[in-house]
Formats: sequence, C-alpha cells, structure tokens
Amino acid sequence: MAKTLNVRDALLEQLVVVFRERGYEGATLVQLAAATGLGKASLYHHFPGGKAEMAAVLLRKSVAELQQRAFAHLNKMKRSPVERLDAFIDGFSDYVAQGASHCLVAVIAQGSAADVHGDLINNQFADWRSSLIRVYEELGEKRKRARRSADQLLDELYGALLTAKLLGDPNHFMRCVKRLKRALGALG
Amino acid sequence: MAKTLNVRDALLEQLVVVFRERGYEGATLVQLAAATGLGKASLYHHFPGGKAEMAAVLLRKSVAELQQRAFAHLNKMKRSPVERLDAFIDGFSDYVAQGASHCLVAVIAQGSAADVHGDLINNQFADWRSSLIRVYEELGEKRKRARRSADQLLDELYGALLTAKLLGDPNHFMRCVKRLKRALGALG
DNA sequence: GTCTATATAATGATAGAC
DNA sequence: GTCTATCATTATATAGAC
Repeated sequence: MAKTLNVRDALLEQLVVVFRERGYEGATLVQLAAATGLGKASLYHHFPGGKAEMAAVLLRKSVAELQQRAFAHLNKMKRSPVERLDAFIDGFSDYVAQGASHCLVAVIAQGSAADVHGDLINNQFADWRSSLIRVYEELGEKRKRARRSADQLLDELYGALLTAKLLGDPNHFMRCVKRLKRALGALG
Repeated sequence: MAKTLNVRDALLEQLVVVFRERGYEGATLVQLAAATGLGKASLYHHFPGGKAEMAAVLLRKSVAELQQRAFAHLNKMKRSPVERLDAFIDGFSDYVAQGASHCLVAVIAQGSAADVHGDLINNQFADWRSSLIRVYEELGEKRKRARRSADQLLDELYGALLTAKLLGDPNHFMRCVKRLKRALGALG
C-alpha cells in the first residue's frame, strides 16, 4: 500500500474539507489555499482550472467513494438483503464521518456548480436508487412498496444530515442510523 | 385585508426567492436588485444593512411562516393527534410549495450566515421538535419512541427536499408527503 | 424613493522570478 | 513546484443628483 498518497490526492483531501464546510460559493481560493498550506498561485499549478476544476475532480472522487463505501454493498449477492442494507447504512455513515461532515455530492448539488454537474449527479442517484429498490424487492416487497422503502431510506439519511444542523445536535445523525438499523433488525 | 402589501413586505417576497434558489453566499446584490426591479442603491435605502439585513429579516419572517403554516397545527388541542400531524404535513408541504422551493431556514443554516443565526435556528427547531414529540406521546407512544417518531418525520421531510434535487425529480418531495400521510392513516 | 456614478474590498486568476 | 506581485473582475457599499 502506498505509504504516501500522491501529491494531488493529498491536496484533494485537504480541499474537500473546505468545500464540504463552506459550500461551493462559500469556499474561496484563500481558504482553499490555506487548507493546503500552499499559496494561491501554487494551487493553480495543480489545478489550472481553478475552483471549478477542484470541485469537478472532488465531485467525481466523492461519487466513487460513496459508491465504494456504501452503495456497492447493495450488489453483493452473496449476502442477504438485510445484511446488504445494513452494510450500506454503515458505509454511508462512515462516508459522512458519523454525521460530522457533509456529503460533497449534496453540497455541489445545492450550489451553482449544479448547473454543470446536475446531470451526473441525477443519473448517479437514479442508479443508486434502483439498486436500493432491487434489494427491497428481493426482500419480497412489491415494486411500488420497494420504491417507497428505498426513497424513505435515502430521505432519512440525507435528512438527518440536514436536521442535525438545524437542531445543532451533532449526534442527531447517528440516532437516525441506529433507528434505521433497528428497523432493519425487525425485518430480518 | 390589505389590498396591497406594504412596500417592504413586497420587496421581501421577491428577495426570498433569490436566497432560496442561490443560497446566502450565492445570492448577489445584482441578482437581489434585479428580482425587485430596483437598482442596487435603492435596495440599500430599504435595507441599510445590505445582504446581511435582508437575510436576517427574511429568516425571522420564514420562521414565523413555518410556525404559522405548519408547526402551529401541532398544538391545536381540539383536534386529534393524527389530525394535527396531518395538518402539519400539509402545512409544511405548502410552505415549500409542494417541493418546488426550499426552506429558507435550512438554506441559512447551511451558509455562513449560520454563524450569526445558528442559535436562533437551533432553539426554534428544538422547540418544534418538542411539539412533535408531544403529539406522538399523546398517541400513546413512550417518550423514547415518540422522539424517534418525531425525528423520523422531520428527517424525511427535509431529506425529501434534498434528495429531490439529487435525483432531479421535482415530484420526489410530494411522493414523500403521500407516503407520510398514508402511514398516518394506518395510525389513526 | 430611485437613480447614476463611484468608492472600497474581495475574489478568481496570471506573470514571472527563484 | 512555490513564491511575490499584480491584474481583471465582481461584490458590497456609499455619495449625491434628481
């Protein structure tokens, strides 16, 4: 395993923190540069396209990470549907650091960068939603009901991230996760 | 009833559209002025504090509207708990224009203006959460379970607003509303 | 109360030395 | 590859005429 990530990836890890916390418009080059320890001009050496390029790269990186850490579990046919849902929830929870950080994809979707990346995001989430629906169908639910279950799960996870902020309660997200896992237990 | 709103309120109604669509950082004075049909300097006549004042006024106005249109129904003791929850969901749905627009309170909570208004928002939502919990307790749920029910309802409503954007599906929010009302029907 | 014009500051971005 | 210095643009905000 790589003892040190390549420079670009190391930079991206520092940059994503700023975008997640401040949003696309809220993240300034001064803040982004400060987060990396570099000067603004040095950042442009690594990302000639500036803020737009950083966001575009990070969006794709985050989509891939969300896929690997969470949604990929839904397609592991060796496990039972309930186990897959459980692994998905845990993976999502890890992806957002137990509610301590946001989902960059959602952040981008809510800013002006959505004009450029909206289709990518919409298509990806439509795909992910289909995976979720399929699992609920395997659980014996009819298509219509499976759709409702899938939508409800997604809504609760993303909603809990937001309401945690509205309530000012960092633990709110994990309470939602426990609630969801408890409900899963009743199913399987 | 006022045939015409006073000028300030009319302006605020036009301004809130911009903040909801572009976020606090994303809304520029040029856009805000354009939405009112006034020049930038004229906006400063009505709101000497500029963007910060507009947002502060609109936040309070939105909190009041959300209270009146949605959460107030939870305390109407003449109605049954289920009827109150049903009226709350409808009121919230109206407040966000059936999912066509966002909740300004959530928008502010996610931008840098949250530094100033975070406490107001947190306290208000803690209060609203308590109202929700009380209704579920009246339905016979124990405190712990009532808390879970209240959190789940809030998470789903706010989550559906967000996932509607992630999915690019304007109807997603109303599907959530129907799901919630159907579940209510089973309760009452 | 609204406008044009302008000031001030911040932001995104580039040039060029080292 | 990083820096200082600078530029061009946009943003917030104000002055003052009408």
